Amino acid sequence: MTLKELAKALGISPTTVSRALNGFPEVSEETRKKVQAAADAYGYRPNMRARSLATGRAMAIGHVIPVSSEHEMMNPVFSDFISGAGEIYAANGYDMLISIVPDAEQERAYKEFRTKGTVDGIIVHAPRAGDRRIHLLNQVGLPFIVHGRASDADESYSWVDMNNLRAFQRATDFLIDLGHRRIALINGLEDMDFAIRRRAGFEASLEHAGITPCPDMMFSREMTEQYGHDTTQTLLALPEPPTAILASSIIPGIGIRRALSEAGLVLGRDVSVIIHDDDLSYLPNGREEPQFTATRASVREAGKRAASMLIDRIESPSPEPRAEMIEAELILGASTGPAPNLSLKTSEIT
Amino acid sequence: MTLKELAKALGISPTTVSRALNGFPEVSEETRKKVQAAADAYGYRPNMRARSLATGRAMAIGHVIPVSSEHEMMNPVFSDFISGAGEIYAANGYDMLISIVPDAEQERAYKEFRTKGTVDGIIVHAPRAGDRRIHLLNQVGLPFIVHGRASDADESYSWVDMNNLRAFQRATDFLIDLGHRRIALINGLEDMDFAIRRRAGFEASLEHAGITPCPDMMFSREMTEQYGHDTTQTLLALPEPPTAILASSIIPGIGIRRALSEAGLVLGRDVSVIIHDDDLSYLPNGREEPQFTATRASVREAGKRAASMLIDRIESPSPEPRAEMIEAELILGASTGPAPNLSLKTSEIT
DNA sequence: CACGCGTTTCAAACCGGTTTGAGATTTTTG
DNA sequence: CAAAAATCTCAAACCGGTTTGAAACGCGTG
Repeated sequence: MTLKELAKALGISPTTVSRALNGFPEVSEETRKKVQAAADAYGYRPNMRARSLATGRAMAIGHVIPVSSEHEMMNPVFSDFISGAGEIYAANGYDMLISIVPDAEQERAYKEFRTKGTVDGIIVHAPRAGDRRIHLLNQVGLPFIVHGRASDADESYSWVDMNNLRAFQRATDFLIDLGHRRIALINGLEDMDFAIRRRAGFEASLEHAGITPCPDMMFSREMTEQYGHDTTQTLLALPEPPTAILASSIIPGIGIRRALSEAGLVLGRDVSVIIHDDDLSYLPNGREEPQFTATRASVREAGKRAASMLIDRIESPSPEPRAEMIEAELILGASTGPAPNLSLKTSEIT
Repeated sequence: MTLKELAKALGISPTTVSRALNGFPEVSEETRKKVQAAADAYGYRPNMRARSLATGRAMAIGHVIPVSSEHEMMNPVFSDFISGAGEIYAANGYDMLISIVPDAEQERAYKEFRTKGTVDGIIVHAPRAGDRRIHLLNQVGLPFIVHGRASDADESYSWVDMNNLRAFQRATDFLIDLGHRRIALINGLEDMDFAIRRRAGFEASLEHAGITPCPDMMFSREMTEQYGHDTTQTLLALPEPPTAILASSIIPGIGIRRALSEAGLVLGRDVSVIIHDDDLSYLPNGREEPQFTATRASVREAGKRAASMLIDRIESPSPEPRAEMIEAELILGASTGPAPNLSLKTSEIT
């Protein structure tokens, strides 16, 4: 059923049908009702291809997932982010287009997005330090929102980010307050912007407390369970092992827990652990009784915010970029406690 | 830059330009070269909206992710599946459209896909027992592939599935061969087709060995870490706790491991565990030294197969459906060993 | 009754490609 | 060398909507 057929069936012109269905004021209430009823009866749906060709709007938003040749791991955070974003898109009539683009072809991919006209805007995932994509997209002239930031990009752009620096600074402060002095950082890949900021927060807190960050206790790799496990083994073998560990995600956190229990150590007593919790739906840290003490910020919520912001920019374009910072909350779980030597003192007192 | 502008710049007709770029035989090699060079120089890309309006092909494939109101968890398997599928799409010039559709709106969503013309085919995720969607899509007449099967659908359709029954039967056989008699099953939600088949395989193996499946040792819930942990605690508190556990995914497997270590039990000695490993990129079970003994089948590979199959059906339609079964391999890890009483005997011998 | 005004409807152009059917040109053949 | 066949190119129609500019209509007013 096309619009023209519908018009013929009703005995009126396609113009009037189009206007009636799209709520234009110059059509009488009476005919609008008639047209709407007929459209419902025939189950008429406008063909999006034709409509978007005519209007110039694709009613779709693109997500570009960069995949580097060496680390072809899927970002574990991705599925929850798009589930949040997808909810907003659905509510506003947008489709979601996902492109998995090898690093080498990023440039081509973005330019094509523009000329192919398949999307009205783009969400940029996993920005790196000094990401070229932001420059590229500003040139291309397609509205976009970055999930995260690109540390040393001097151009302006819109973004939604979690306050990585602050979250890791607070977590480190908290461990220091508990008496910990030797604290290890199990971070993500440090060419990723978020990892750089997390490390900066960690170091800032240590330095503020007069502790010199020790390079032997800072790690930067793809965030797997194995990585958390093996790194913890390495740490425990040090002459002076750390009394606390800060981990960039719950996934290495699980590996840390495994290594500790293999070594016969008790999590939260012998070694304290704080993780960053993205509140992934398939790996919940626990609502009532969190397993790990954590800095928590829902990545699904970030998806929602980014999506709303992008739709906003598409529907009412404005030159000045917008930004939104999400603060993580510190959640107390069973994985932290006073530093071992202090706890000794406490037990002497009681 | 539109095709018409390009044609004008070259001084030839749009027809010829279109044919030259699309490799039609009725244009001379000489003009083709000239046109191609000019297109490259100007960076011309055909507008997909216009093209697909004219050709009737959207060059896009839709993935419908059902999200039920109660369990709004994102399927952890999803991101790896689409990463596999996305690779195939990119290689064949297709885009990937993702719709997150609440259970209640499935019907509307599929019908709209047809009339809106945004996709050429659909991949159906997470089929339930007797899923209505298959009937619906057969009616709608859009090519589709199901990832999994719908147990009691009497209609024919194309699918790609892992041999869930066989995998779980083999895993159970293996445990029985090791001397285990009391084996627990920590399964996914049993309105999902895959969980039904896994349970069937489990029960078939037990019955074949003359063991009556015990309902107290079979669980069916959303596959979280917490679920694995809590269920294991429950199992250990039984008067006769199981000596082996079969788990539907690595995620509850991690929870099982945690509960065992909390109880002071050694994985693979006191209690044996076999998981099903979807080979998720962000939760690898380990290639050289698998943590868990597992039935392994890459869900990314399933994504690739489903995508190729769908593109095939779109480009050369045929009435008879196709199907592809993926066999899981049994991987030996450190999480299994002889049943405790047997191992006692063995130690007496040595 | 002629006129002006606001309301409602419509034919035609347009979005940017593909495709048909015919015309122009070149090559082959009798 | 003329006729037939093969090769190349093009104008125009089409895909299914939206949008422009004009026409038709109803109504109150001078």
